Amino acid sequence: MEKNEQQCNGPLECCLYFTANSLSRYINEMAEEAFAPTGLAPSYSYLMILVTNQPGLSQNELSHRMNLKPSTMTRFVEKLKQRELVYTNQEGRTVYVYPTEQGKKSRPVIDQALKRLYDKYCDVLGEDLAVKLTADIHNANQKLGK
Amino acid sequence: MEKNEQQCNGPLECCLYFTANSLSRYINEMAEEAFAPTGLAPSYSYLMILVTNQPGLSQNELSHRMNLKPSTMTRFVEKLKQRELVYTNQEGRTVYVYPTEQGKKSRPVIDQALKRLYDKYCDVLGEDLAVKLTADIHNANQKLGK
DNA sequence: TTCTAACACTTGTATGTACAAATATATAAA
DNA sequence: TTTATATATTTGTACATACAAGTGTTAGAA
Repeated sequence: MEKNEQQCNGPLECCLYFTANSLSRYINEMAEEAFAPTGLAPSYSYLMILVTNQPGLSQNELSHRMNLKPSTMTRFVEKLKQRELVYTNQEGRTVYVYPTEQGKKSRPVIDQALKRLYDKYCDVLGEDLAVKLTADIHNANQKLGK
Repeated sequence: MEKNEQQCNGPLECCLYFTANSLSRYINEMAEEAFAPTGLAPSYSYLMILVTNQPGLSQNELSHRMNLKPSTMTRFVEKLKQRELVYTNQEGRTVYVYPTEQGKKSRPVIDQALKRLYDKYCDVLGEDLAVKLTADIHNANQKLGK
């Protein structure tokens, strides 16, 4: 078998693009269920985790940490402000984001949802495999983020 | 350390939902570049691969193979019909999908794009790691698809 | 000090994907 | 045969995310 040649059964299953997107769809479905009680879409919950763990990060910093584009972060913060879970403080051209009291109070519910999601996918994949897969993907992400 | 407890540095990096979505965003970015010369978004190209490899699959079957919802498949097929890359044949309630001549001719360009994408992510991740990661994710997908 | 370029963010718009409800067909039970 | 249920698809709508272009701010070069 020549080097640099793809070997695989199906034409799709051997492509990282396809498998990664498929995984993303499966896990999103699970996450939406697990996070339903929070009243927030999963991504917004993740943003709340960052904001409550470390109040005062800039939108720019937040978008880097979540690997989202700045314009997307604007929209996310907008929505969380509407729900009065965060407030912002603009200094010069930079916008800093802080949790409101209500935002801080939302953390236990979010942490519960996080745990439910974790349990759910560990149930299907097995905990060891799930933890290892997550670490492997995280490792790949770090390389992809240069 | 208690069993069933998440151990990780960041609050996000240890969650499969977050890492999988982040990977998806990185790889989508790459794929859009790689597939630009095809004039099709990457997902549509994948559908073309299925349709040309095995003409006459039903939309239902196609949506299962790609892990997409039937309504999404309707939209995909619609778009490929507009571009005259596929045609359909409805028998009873089932819609079967076939490549047009033009659709068949598009395959080489798509295959080249596939190769470009593969080379690109192997470049960043290393081929061995990339192949292994893809296989691991595929394995997880099979479990998640029950 | 003025001009220019870089930066942080916002806004309008587009796309991929999903859900819910609707339609049309097929199968099975009464 | 009539009715009920299951199946395959479509359609309207919604949402997450991105891109391109715009606005305002800072900093460095002239």
